[in-house]
Amino acid sequence: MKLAAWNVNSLKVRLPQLLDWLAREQPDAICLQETKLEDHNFPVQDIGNAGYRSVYCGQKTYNGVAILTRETAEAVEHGIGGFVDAQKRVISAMVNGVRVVCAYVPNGQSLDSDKYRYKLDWLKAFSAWLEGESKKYARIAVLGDFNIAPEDRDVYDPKAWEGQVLCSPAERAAFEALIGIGFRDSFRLFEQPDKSYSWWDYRMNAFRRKMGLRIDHILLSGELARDCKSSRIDIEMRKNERPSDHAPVIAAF
DNA sequence: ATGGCTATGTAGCATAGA
Repeated sequence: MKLAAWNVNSLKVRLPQLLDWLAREQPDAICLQETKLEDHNFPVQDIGNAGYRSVYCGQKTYNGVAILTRETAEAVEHGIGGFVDAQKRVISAMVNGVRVVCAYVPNGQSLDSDKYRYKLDWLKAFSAWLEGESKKYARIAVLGDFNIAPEDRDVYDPKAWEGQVLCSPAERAAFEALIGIGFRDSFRLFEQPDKSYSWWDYRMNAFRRKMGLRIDHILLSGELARDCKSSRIDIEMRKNERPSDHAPVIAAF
């Protein structure tokens, strides 16, 4: 089974690139973040013509998540159980016997922002909920934009980013709490190239200069991690015309 | 260099991303 996640930063703009990518990579499922579409505008038809079904949960302008699958997605749930959130950031479904959780973790903006507090509260609720989900489903994967660079090697300039949003100790502790539940960071199950990142700022030629962060992740339950055969980041997508600032991440098991 | 791009909503800029 091949799973992927991609923060598209507007599905409307990125749809042609997504359809090309699906034809080329043919994942069993892809989790999308930042679709920025209300549900009545979701391109079900175009994605259907490409051989994929869609489940989605969006809003105007911001956020928005979706799971595209070759087979039918079942038992679809929106949001984090027991956590009231006006922002559309989580959608989950059963896909080929695997519980797939698609997540768009809040950015946090900066440590002194209300949004940072919201991010930490959100992660606490997410973690508590996932602990329960992982007891219900031995085969569970959590994919998406975590907005956390877990370690210094996931940051192009750890000194400059030390303590900053995406790298702060509290955020890294929240990521470690997910690992503590029993999830594995699929990317680190394998030898990887140095300077492997999944996001690069649009400004300052950051991509060309390899100034990136690895903030998009695929977490696998112990059972799925044992069977995991590969995990990678498709940085080629960042070279496209009008690219998303994020590259797709992929895991196969 | 606290900006630099990009996308959205909306009609000249404001907000947000990370």
